[in-house]
Amino acid sequence: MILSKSCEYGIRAAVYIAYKSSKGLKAGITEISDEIGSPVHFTGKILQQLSRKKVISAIKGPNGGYFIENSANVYLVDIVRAIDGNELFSACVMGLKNCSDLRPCPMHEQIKPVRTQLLIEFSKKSVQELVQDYEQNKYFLK
Amino acid sequence: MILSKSCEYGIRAAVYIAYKSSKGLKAGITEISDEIGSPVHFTGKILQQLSRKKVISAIKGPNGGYFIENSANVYLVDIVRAIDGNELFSACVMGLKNCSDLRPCPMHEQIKPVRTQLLIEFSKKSVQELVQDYEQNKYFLK
DNA sequence: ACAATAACGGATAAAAATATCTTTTATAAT
DNA sequence: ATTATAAAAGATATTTTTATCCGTTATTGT
Repeated sequence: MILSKSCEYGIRAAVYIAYKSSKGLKAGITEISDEIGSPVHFTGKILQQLSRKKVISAIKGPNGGYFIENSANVYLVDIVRAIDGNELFSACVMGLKNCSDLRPCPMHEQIKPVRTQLLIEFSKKSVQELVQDYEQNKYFLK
Repeated sequence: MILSKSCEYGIRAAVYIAYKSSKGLKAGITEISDEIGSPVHFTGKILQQLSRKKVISAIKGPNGGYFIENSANVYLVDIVRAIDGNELFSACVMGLKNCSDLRPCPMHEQIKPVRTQLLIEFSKKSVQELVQDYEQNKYFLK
């Protein structure tokens, strides 16, 4: 798996939250985990992470819940970085300490463009785009 | 991380084993884990996996150890598949059950070429090639 | 003020990955 | 045959990831 399970949940949750936000509504944890097929409390933790990192917004209390102001400005890379960190885009594929552009491992030059491409794709895909496909029933969130 | 720690160890161990084999020698677990900087017994388990899957060969007893007959015919993808399986090259990046070419998730088309490229790179790099760079001190195995 | 709501935070648990230790099995050399 | 060697196999431990539970805090509406 390229992304952790947490990160997968995070992306799917963000899409659903943004979808609700586009309708002027907030989304609650139960509703979200229900919709994306994830464990409720675990999802809560992930949403906390995203909230702290300002990827999504949260409001407590009645009529509270999660929302995303401007999903066009939230890119998948933001979610990936918030949850899985930057290792996916940077760590040596052979796990070597000293691997770098200057002293590359034998897979370095081959993997670098792949990683770059991965970063590019996650960087240019906004949550809003995912919402649009979701609204058109092009896929389910679970 | 793209690969599991087990898989990283597996690749590095294979390189060292093939390196020794190219000198007509076998490599023991202690020597291997020493050379690649991995926990001895854990490395033993990984080598067992690789041995069962015929990626490497093992002989018990005195003068025994691990070796690789023909490292030019062992590709990194063989090691990755033996240890991490095929998920890296196939599983949906959003973790969706029904994601496929026919009913793609919104990242499917973007990630597919990346995955394919990853598969290609691991498929065309043989352990022998890694050994050659290693012999020329282009990198260390830890 | 009070009650209801919903996210937050801390504690705990289960599962998977990583790591260690011990015993068994196969092989080789004496 | 006996002993030494080295991988195989099994048992256990630790760490990380994933998952659950419960009390707290902030907010809303009455």
